[in-house]
Amino acid sequence: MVGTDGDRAGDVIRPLRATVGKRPTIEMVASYCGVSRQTISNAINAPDRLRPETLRRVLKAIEETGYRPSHAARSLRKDATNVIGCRLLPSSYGGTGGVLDGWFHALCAAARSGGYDVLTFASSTDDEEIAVYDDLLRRRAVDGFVLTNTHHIDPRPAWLSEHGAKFVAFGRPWGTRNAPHSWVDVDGANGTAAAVRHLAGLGHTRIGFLGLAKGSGVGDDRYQGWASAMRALDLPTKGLVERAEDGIASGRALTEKLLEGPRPPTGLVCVSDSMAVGAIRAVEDRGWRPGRELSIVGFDDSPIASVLRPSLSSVRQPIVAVAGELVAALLAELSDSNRRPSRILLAPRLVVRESSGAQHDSARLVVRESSGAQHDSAELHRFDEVAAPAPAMPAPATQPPREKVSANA
Amino acid sequence: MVGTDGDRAGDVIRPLRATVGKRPTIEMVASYCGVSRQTISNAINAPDRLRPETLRRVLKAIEETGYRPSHAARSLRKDATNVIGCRLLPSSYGGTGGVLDGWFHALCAAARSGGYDVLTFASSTDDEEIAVYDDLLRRRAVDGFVLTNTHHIDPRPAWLSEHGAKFVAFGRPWGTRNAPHSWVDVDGANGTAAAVRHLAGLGHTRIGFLGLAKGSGVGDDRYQGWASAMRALDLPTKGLVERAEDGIASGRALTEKLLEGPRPPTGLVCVSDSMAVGAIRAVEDRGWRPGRELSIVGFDDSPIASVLRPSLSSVRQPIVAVAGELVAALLAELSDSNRRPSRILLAPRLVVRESSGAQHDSARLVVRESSGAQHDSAELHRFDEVAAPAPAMPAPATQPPREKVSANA
DNA sequence: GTATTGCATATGAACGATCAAAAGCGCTAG
DNA sequence: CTAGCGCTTTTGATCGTTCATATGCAATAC
Repeated sequence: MVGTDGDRAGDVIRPLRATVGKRPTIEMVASYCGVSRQTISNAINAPDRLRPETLRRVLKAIEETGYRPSHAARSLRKDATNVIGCRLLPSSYGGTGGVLDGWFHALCAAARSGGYDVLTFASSTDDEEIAVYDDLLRRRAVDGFVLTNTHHIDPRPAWLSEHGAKFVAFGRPWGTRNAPHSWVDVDGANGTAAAVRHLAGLGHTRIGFLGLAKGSGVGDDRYQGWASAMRALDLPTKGLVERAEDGIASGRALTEKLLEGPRPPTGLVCVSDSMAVGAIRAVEDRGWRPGRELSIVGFDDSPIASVLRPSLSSVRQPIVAVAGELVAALLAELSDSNRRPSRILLAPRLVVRESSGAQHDSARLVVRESSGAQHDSAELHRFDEVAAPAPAMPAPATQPPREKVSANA
Repeated sequence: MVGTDGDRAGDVIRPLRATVGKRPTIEMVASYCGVSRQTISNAINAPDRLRPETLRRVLKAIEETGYRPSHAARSLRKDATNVIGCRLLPSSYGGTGGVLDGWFHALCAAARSGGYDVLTFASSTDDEEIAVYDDLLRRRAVDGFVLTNTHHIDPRPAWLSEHGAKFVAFGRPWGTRNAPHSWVDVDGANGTAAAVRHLAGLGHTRIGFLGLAKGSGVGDDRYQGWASAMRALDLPTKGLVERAEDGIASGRALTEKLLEGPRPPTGLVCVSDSMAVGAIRAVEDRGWRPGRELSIVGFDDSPIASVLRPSLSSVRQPIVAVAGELVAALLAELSDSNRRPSRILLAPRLVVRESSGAQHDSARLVVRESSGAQHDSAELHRFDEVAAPAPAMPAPATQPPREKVSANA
């Protein structure tokens, strides 16, 4: 309190420099404007407890001193860090580079606007990643995690659950049915189905699929979309599917194989842009032109898609919306401990370019929802655990969603 | 101390569950192995103060309880967070995507192995970025920063210096001579010079340059390398330079312009891969083939370089080494407050592919240092501030470095 | 035998915030 | 006039470390 003379509650503002040292603490601000610690704290955390007049004075003092609560002190007391941990994606992700740094950017932005920071780390294997989780949890350096790149036999969700960590995953819990954690994912089946419909709309009837080896989750999902769309359109599927590991080389080889078959496809949906690039190679090897003798659609809309010549039609994931939903889900989980996990599936959007052979005018045909936000429009499906029993296979790719809400751009 | 019976100093190990709650604190570990707080702390921070026997016992207890010091408590007490702040690069960086996520990955790895974590944030403008710096500093959430993407009139270094923040920059302080902070950069002039020598070695005498508008720092540096190498080889430079903003479209237009000139180049060094892609387009527009009628070299070795057809020769930056040096410099600065700033320049490496028209066999010709580490070899120049007076222009691109040390792969 | 030294370990205080509870104070009720 | 209530503000305790200093104890010195 440091009682000075003339303590009229009015405007006892002491000289700033005298009271405030290098970086102000709550105590300094308090004495600076003649109130107690707790009043400053309340002005920040529970403004409604202050008399309007006091609040005004305190906020002014905070403004003038540039005070911000110490991260360490606050974390220590509240046992919450307001920091989210997230593994940086391996640079090779997607094979064709850089699909997801836009996502990461959006993630950081969303976190920050929710009052959180993002702590980033690198790891190459699941075990290494778990070791980092362990470290960060033990040191109480983060409140929760955002998982990326979930895959088939993924030890991470189980480990985190067992250790009582809060987290949300980008990617469905492939293989495990009805996992108890929140996730956000892109409806790959929807994307490949859109690709099929696009090609069929251009007159193709023999539409092939270049996929990943079975059991890859993402690959199976995207395959399902192709298969069900083909079925829905009464198109033949036999002899039109090839699978291998991701990559340009394998895309080329598989396309070769399809084209040498008895009744080769005239359209081709690929599980990734890498595969699609391989397909383009194979077509060019024959002296053909992509979009003419074989129409090709990729997946991911990686940076190369628009740079290639011919440019590559590709299914774009609504990465910004995904990031926003992830942060929203995690923050919800952090604030309300035992709420129902949220499962959110966002629809991707087909970007039509040259490789699918659409006329310039029909490029507007895209998917019908494309009229929305210019940058990152997406349909949103929320899976309500109670209303909809857990699907038999990973996710109800072809079934209509329960709810449909328009996503925030 | 909780004095129990039979307090022989020997092995008074109490049942783990009884003593240790959810996440163990230092106090729990202490009582668990029958010593005081401070002894545990010492075992971690100053092991030499303990009797070997005690140390062993304590370490065992730490191991068994899985104890790790609370990040918040430690930061609060030590007034140091062991966290580095770094802005996530804009996703559009480099125009052709994803050059730098490998760098970021390496940065995180290096930081972690030095006992630090990386806090990531997104920002679109310099002012926005400074606002985040301000926030993080006020909250004492980070110990220092790694700056990226330094550019011509860059308010960030000055702001950070004025506010007494520790930081290192990836990129020279363009425009400001002899800035007082540490930096690490890639010797772009060295890279374009290597590209010139490569093309000259293939027999080219008219080698053009596609650059950025003057004053862009990076662009000027790379231009200087081209110019000085041309001079050194006694090759003509007149009418061989075009400049504009970065991008595929402008690369295409500029190349067009050069090729329509009186004595068009047969080789072309580009300031970026985007420009180079544009150049390829322009060549193809004429029905020519890159690497035949016009040999093209890009800069950055972005993911598209190897995917393009013909594949693009390009200058690769030693991003992993850069990240390592940055972390090393920052940690040094953090531990020894008023040490001389370190300025480190790393040499890039030319990756020869089809677009430069080299024979398959001569692809081994690269740069002579290329025999080093397979992933990320780099020459390292350390500029000793005392010995070498600050260069007149940004950096002594063509002058021989003072010291030369082989970089850690 | 007591003082001196040195080493190993223990104790009190502090870092800067928030939580829980107490205190001041103006008003109304009994 | 005093008690009780409601609202605003203050005080004491606490989070989990590390720093600075104190204590215990054995070996050596005087």
